[in-house]
Amino acid sequence: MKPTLRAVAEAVGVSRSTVSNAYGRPDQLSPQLRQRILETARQMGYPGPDPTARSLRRGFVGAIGVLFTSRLSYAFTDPFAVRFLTGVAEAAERHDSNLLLVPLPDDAVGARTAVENAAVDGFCVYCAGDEEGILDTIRGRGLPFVTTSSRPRADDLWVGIDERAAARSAATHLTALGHRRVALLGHDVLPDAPAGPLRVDDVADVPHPTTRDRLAGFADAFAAAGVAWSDLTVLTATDNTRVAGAAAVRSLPSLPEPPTAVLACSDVLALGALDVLRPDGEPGPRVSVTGFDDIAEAEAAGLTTIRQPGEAKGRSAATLLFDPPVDAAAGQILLPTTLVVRSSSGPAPRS
Amino acid sequence: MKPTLRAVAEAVGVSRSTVSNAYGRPDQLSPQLRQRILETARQMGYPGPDPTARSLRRGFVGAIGVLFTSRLSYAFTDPFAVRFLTGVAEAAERHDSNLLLVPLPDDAVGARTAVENAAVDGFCVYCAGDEEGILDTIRGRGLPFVTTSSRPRADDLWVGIDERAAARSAATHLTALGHRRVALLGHDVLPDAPAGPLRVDDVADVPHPTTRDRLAGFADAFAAAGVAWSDLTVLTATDNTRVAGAAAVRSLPSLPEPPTAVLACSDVLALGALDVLRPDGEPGPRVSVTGFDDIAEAEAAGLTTIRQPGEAKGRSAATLLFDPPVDAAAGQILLPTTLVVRSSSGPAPRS
DNA sequence: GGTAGGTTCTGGATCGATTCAGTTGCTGGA
DNA sequence: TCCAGCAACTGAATCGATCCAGAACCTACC
Repeated sequence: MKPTLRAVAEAVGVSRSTVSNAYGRPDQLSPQLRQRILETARQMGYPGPDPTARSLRRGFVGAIGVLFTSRLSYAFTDPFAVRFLTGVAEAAERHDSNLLLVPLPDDAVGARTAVENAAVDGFCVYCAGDEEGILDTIRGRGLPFVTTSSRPRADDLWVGIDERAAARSAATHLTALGHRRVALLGHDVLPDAPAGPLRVDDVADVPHPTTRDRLAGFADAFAAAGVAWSDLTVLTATDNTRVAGAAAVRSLPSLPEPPTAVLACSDVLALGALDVLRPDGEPGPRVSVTGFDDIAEAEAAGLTTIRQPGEAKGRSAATLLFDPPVDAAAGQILLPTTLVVRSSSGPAPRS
Repeated sequence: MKPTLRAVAEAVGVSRSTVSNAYGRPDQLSPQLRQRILETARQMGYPGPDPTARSLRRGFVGAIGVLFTSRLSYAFTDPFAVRFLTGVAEAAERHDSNLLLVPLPDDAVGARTAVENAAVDGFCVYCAGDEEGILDTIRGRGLPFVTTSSRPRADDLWVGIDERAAARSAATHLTALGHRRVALLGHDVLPDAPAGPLRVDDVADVPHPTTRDRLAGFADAFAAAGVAWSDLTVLTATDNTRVAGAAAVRSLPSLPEPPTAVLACSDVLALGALDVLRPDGEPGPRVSVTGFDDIAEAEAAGLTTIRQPGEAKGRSAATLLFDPPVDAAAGQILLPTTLVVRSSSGPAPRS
């Protein structure tokens, strides 16, 4: 066993307080004694104060947690999530804080205990499925947190975009191009729905908050353009991944009246759709596809999409956590979005 | 303040042990009493046992640390690092463990304290600059660790590839294509060297272990092909990023005798080189460029490179940490690499 | 009825540090 | 000479749990 602070104190012949001070408060003892303590500690193989014990006594940990829904390893498959994480990491570094990545199991009680057991000073919540349940658990612990998803309470710290308006602008782009038969592609659209084509006329019940907001934004645009919901197809992908996106649109072309465009809720889904619907990648009037996020791959693929600032989102979130503003209004940061038009969208073919 | 376990015990009128058991060892008390305890706890707003206190007493934390050199946010800019992390995350999840990302400051003492202060049960060391110093600090804490870099001790847990042989195969590919004047591109090649062209005849002093091994592998190939070191140019990038790679090769074309090929130590550097040397992306006999890692972007860019299994590397590393093999030999895992030839490399132009 | 065995719960020690209100000893000024 | 003031150090309480040996009680079997 490694020696403890107590052992060092006894070896040197001073009190434990003094050894503790030698590490944490150099001004509280004479330089000579400090040197002597540090030297004996080294000789004894004392690795310095135990981080866990120190955290317990001090009352803070020196790490913030980042919560991801679904499996943690999935988090890294979405480049946008990685960008968010980069921003969080950047801010955490500046505050000499570590980052604890907490994977949330799919079941509610598992998620709850994961949040309860994380040794952190606060949380950045990235897109949690059971948003409210998670946030309540965090509130229960009395820890500060920042949420990125929609529908924050007035007193919550929040950073995000106007999901609905942004989604609307993407859909409006397509209706302006003449598209009337459109497929909407999201993941986690309906909890128990089988993957594949699926017609719905109500988006209020979509469990995934972000997907719900974006679908609502799409709906706004189509309503404004006079397109009936019944002309739209809602596709649900099993995951927010490229292959799931591809799988979800596979059956589209064989429909009696195939849609002329696909509005995806994320770039990875959109890229998957492109893989299937435009395997050659050539621009032109074939099926139009739009995404959401503007990840790096989107540009190379010529994907029309909604750009949102990923790193800034993460950075702002962590910064809010570290330096909570006194003014409640400053605790909610709305970031801008832009419609980026590229070659994956074009005029609808004449019918 | 949130109530503690003690407060709950007093409220219910039982001992602290019993409340503790209600959470951690349900079989140690009657279901009825357990229910009563849990219920009162809920009413009082007790969030469950404090993770820090629990860790202290139990002697383990439930998280493993991943150590990155240079700034943590850089870690995410390298897709290969992200893949490694994905693998680690996957294994960590399976063992119900969280992931603590620990950014290591550039200075030795900062790095040391970062390692000393991390509350974890073990470390995965991803490509640390001052490898030995870091590992010694970890050994000082008596924590288990897995290293991925070269030169492990015989009793260290290790997972990696044969860096030198892999690098050699990339270089041999180029010499076989007739290239004789070649630029080698790595980051962190010489600590205080200015970025830009730079001729060296000795790679043993390169500080970054991976870069050193790969350069050595390149050297092997050129020696075998009868190419003099003096015909090679060593370029050093300021970072392992695409832009740094681009910047490093910027001056190449204007050299009196420009190299016909660039051998990069990583894909991101190679892609940066391609951005400058082949901005149009067309294949052909122009400057050949090869990379290392085979990240996703490499395929799209047609980059010839060495493929190494990123997720598997991370997964194996974490698995070694969680289930250390009894047999010391099984603690060192050598993963395979492959040369993947694409359009970025071609025959050297006739001189 | 006595005792062996089992369940259910308790008390106190312990994990490894930090904190803060002192105590001690020394210097310097009136 | 006396005391204020300061620097250097100490002791005990504390952070919030878990662990383990044992106490109390009940059951059951010979």
